[in-house]
Amino acid sequence: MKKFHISLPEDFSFSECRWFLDRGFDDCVHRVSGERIIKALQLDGRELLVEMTEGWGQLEVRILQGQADEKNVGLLSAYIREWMDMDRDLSPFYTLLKKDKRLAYMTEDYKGLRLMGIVDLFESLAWSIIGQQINLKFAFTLKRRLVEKYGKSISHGGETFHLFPDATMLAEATVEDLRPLQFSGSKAAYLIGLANTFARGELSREALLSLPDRERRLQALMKVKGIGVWTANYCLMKSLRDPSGIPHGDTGLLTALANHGVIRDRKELAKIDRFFSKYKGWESYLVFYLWRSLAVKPVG
DNA sequence: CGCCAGGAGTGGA
DNA sequence: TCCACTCATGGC
Repeated sequence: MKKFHISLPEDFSFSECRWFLDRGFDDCVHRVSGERIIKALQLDGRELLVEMTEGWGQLEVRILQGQADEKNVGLLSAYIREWMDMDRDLSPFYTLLKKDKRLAYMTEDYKGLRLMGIVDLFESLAWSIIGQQINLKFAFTLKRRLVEKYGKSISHGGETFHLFPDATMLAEATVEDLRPLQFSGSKAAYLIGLANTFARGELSREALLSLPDRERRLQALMKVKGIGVWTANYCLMKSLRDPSGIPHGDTGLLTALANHGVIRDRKELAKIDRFFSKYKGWESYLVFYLWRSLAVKPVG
């Protein structure tokens, strides 16, 4: 089987989602090319190269490389639905946005934008550690260097598509290995420590999900050196799909809130809490849309 | 050159 | 519990 379709839910815009994946940055774990998204991924131990386009009101998925039986296709379909958060009804969120004159425009300008996730928990944690306290452009540069050095790749049509390295590969690295890639000493140590934590089986998606509530999951994540409140919330929202994650301390979020007149200076934490209290159950989406507002979409 | 960037750990009060 | 300090480096 080389091709299949996923029916699109209401309030789903493939072009908005696709644009977000690119938005002017060089993200090495997928490629946006014209109308297409191409991504290399690993499912059930198999490496696949997948192309996604929109056609006839459906998401069309082509397997460009790799063998996929019926089981893999099922997994792949589930993966994409999860990645693009397709099984969610956004209408309650849009109803909330429309109540705020400062944000109502988002329901039109970003209509159908889904919270694009990072399905793999280790990848989401590693990526957020990479992105701590440095600008995003540089963060993507660091990620590419790491991925090109430690990750597998798939060649297709003269191009190379990378997979994010899994924990066992990074667990072998040393701080001295990463320093030449311009990782700071602490960033390198955090990453390697995280990889070892995963490699030893001390942290996993299943283990986190088995915990009773988000507070316990936050605590479990923050036991790992290098994972603070920002990273823990970010990963709960991007990887575990926690709807109520607010990455406190996020400088981009503060900028967006100031841009929209929600806060005047960046220290009004109580004001931010009050603001988010109106979005119970949709905090993560609100954060995501606020981040979206920071990127300037070119006209046309 | 200075400030900022989708923070976190540490140590002292 | 809460602040100040430190780390570290590219982007602008």
